[in-house]
Amino acid sequence: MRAPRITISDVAREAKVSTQTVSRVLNGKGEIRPETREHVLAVIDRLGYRPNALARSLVTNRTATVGVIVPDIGNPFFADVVRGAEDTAREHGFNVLLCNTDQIPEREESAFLAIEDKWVDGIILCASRLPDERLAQLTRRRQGVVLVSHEPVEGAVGAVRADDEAGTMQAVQHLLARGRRRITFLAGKPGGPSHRARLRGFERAILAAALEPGEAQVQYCVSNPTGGYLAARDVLDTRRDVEALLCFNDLVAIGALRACVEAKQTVPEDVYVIGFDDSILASMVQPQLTTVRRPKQEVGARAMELLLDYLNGSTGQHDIVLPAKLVIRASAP
Amino acid sequence: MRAPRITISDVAREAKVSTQTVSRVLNGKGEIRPETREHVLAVIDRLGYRPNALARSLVTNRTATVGVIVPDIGNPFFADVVRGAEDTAREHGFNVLLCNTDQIPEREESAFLAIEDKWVDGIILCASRLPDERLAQLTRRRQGVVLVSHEPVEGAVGAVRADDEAGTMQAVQHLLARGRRRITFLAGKPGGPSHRARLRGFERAILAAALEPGEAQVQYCVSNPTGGYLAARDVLDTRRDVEALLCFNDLVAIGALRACVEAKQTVPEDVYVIGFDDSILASMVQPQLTTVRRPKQEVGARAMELLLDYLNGSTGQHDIVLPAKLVIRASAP
DNA sequence: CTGTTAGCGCTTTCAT
DNA sequence: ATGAAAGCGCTAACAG
Repeated sequence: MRAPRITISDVAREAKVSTQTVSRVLNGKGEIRPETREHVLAVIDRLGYRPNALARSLVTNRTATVGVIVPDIGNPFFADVVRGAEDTAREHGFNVLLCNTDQIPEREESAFLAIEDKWVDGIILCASRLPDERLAQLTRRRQGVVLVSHEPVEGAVGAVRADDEAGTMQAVQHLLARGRRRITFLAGKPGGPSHRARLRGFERAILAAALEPGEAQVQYCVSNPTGGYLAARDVLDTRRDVEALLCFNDLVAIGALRACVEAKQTVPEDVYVIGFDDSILASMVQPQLTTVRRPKQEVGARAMELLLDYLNGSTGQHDIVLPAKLVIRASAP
Repeated sequence: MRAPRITISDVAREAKVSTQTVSRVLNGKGEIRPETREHVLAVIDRLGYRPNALARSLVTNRTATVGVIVPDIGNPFFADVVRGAEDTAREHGFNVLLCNTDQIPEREESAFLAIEDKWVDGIILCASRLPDERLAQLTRRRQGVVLVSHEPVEGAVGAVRADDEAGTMQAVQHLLARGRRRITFLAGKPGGPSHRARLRGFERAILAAALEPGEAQVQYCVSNPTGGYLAARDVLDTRRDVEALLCFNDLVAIGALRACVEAKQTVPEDVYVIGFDDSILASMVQPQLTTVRRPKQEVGARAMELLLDYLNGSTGQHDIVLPAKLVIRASAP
């Protein structure tokens, strides 16, 4: 069915050398007489030979492939993370095996196992919702795991994430500096590490500012436009004097924007709205979103670098926290 | 470095059977005495054995992995296509190897080769910009290639695309039905197959309507918001009576929207604006975009199905054209 | 029903 | 500097 591919023995026979010599030429290992080398190279070229990575991997135990597990590649944030990771991988001759889990724990586990079976050299696991001890079990058994948007756990090579806590604090401080004290944090769905970090940032900033009780509130919501819309509608309804909506991410913020329009609240005059991520959406909605930028591609790239360093023998755990930065636009000037 | 994994011989020894028997249990091939089967299964479970897919692939010539090559996973359209493809792959026990090419022909080729070296069972190539004859060379040599957003070429299993031509015609007809005859098509960057299809649709619809000469115009532009902005600004500047901007995709449309605001042209009163894709952005901008919806996830899913069918022995070339549909929103009611 | 033998394509010894 | 032999972990083909 498939055209039979040329093997190393075909090349060896044709070049009248042993497969060993061909292998050496291929890998640049051991001394080879230049003429032999040239000759073999010529035959390889003429036959259009390409080594079978599978066979090689079977003996070297290396596949030059990294598994990347994300909740949903359709989410622009993760798409950018994956893009950053794949770029770095490609530069180093590695490939990326991609899995979506929708943050369903069972799917995270099965993706992990499926990917492991293919003998990837490492795994980048994004925004995992697995319980910490389960995660530690996996990373202890399976070397070469890097976490993204998650705190480091025992056994992992390390973790890469944006400084969600500081980013959220910046956003709150900006609101306070503009005199907006009656703030509701539309905090997304609880449970994940980045959720915890942002909540922590919110609370710290509020505490530091010594607000009156009741001025700052937290409301959970589903982390998409509809969730943001519903939550914001509820807030606008029950808390007529709210001055700012701080949102878990840009998607939530966009829903909130819509709720404001409906409730005849002008943004930013009546209500400030702030998002999170600075996704492609943020600068495209009207009014343009003030939002906390996370260095998305860089997160992916750094995670891949961490992994490749590890594969090259570097040791020790690494916890890389990339700065998040408030980008001020029209929705909260 | 890596914990030595358990092999099939470990299981065989422990269960006091041959590796063959274990293999049969694993693959459900051949008759096995139920008790033996149970026993082997128990040992497998106790040892936590997982078969090495690499070794298996080396002999079966199958990897249960499909390569997917896209211009840029950061583009929401391709992210959705990949998501659809990966979902289908997962349902069938397949994995996805992902590559970004930025539509640079050399990168397309090297991705193709790199992926081939890993012995993927097939390749899904999206929106290729390779010349047709080069593409045909690749697909002739390499079985199991499915094209996305491209016409079928010789040697390929088939192609899956949205009906860009009909979609564009719908959009034009909608404009004409609303009495908008002075239309400029911001046609994106020429060269790709979907570009050609949309242009064809535009021309056909215009021809059928027997417009006055000069009423319909075409202007090329870079296919992103900035490109759309610049092109629209130019049009608005030089053609004050333009009644509608038909855009190559939603990104271009968003740029056009901005240009309209700047030029003090109200959308849709003064100028109608129509996008293409119905990406996540379309319903999030103000005014919400009328746009031609392409079934993104379905495109990916159908492409993967085509490939899996082929791998299961189905033959013949397939050209799947999925309907594109105008979604009417505020920017062109 | 189950075991034995061979071999997938490559690299790693160990010779020469 | 090059070759021969062995083996990575698994399954296909043939025995029994």
